[in-house]
Amino acid sequence: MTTVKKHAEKTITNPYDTDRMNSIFIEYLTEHGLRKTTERKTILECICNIQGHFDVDMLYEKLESNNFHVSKASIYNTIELLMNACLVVRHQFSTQTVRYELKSAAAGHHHVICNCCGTVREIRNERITRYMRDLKIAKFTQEYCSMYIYGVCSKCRFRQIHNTKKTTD
Amino acid sequence: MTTVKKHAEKTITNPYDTDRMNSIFIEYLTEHGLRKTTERKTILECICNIQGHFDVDMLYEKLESNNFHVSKASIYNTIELLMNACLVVRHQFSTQTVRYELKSAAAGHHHVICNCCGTVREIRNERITRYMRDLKIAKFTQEYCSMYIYGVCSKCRFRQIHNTKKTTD
DNA sequence: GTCAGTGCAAACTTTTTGCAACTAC
DNA sequence: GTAGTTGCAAAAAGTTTGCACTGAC
Repeated sequence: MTTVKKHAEKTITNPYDTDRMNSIFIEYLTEHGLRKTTERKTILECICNIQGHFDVDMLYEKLESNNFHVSKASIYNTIELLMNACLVVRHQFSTQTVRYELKSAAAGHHHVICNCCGTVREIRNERITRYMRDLKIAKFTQEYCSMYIYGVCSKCRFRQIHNTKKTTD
Repeated sequence: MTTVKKHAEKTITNPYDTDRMNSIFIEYLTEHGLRKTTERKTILECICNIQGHFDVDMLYEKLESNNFHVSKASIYNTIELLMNACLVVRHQFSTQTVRYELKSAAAGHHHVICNCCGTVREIRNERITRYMRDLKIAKFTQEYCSMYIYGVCSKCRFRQIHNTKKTTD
């Protein structure tokens, strides 16, 4: 583990650690007098297994394919709770796609989005992650911070140059 | 002008400079063989006058109140063009509202969003702005970069402490 | 005069809401 | 047993699409 930083307090070795996520969620539910239903537990487990970005539909399909039926309404409800519990964060990369991610997984990277083809890439930059995390903002308690870099990927750029004019999509 | 940085190439003194925006847009339209319609010109002018975030509905209302009728479809179409022309950027602070902003206005600040009340505040941080702008990303041409800091504002925090439990909204 | 662009309404997608049935406590 | 949750379907909200008409070139 040569990459582990000394000052990285709260270091979570595996960002998709289901047990750890579960216990945080259970704690949150207990604290707020909410019920620990099978649906809630199963949805969180499913999220941990996806290991990456997900949307409501993807989650619904995955759960169906695991023979666990749950309504979309419950998925929305559970994600809302998970966001309140600071376990999940929301991303919106383009108009019609809201995607979510485990906060512990999102904390280490930033997003590079191509305006042409919409591809989302993740980049790591320790310096900026640390700087942003330690940023003090007046009258505000930071919980999570997210950076999006928009531009044109090399593939689209190549296409642009060879068409001499920019492709609209 | 003591704050003007030497290496700030392309410094735009007034981010809402209608004439400048207009000429960039005209240039973009000409370059791409698109028509310079009254609607397009008026929508951009309206955006420059709003001076801050706006959404499609807000733009529609503002134009109506100026006795200029334009359909929502045309507003969407024009915003799309303005984004392609790198004049406007898109933000999504919460689920249901996509908001836009003039790129020149957005370039200088970042967004602080309260997860409780949804309030969006702007902060300036020269260091991070410059660092991000100069960041080199492999196989990618950066056009714009945007940072969102999520957390709890002091008002909501106060409320939380005095209710002992977190309010869901 | 031609065809890109607009207005309007319908279609589509995503998210929210209301209510009866269910189940964690 | 009670009240918080869920499922289902309908509603709402935001965005896109299709087509006839208009106006920029």
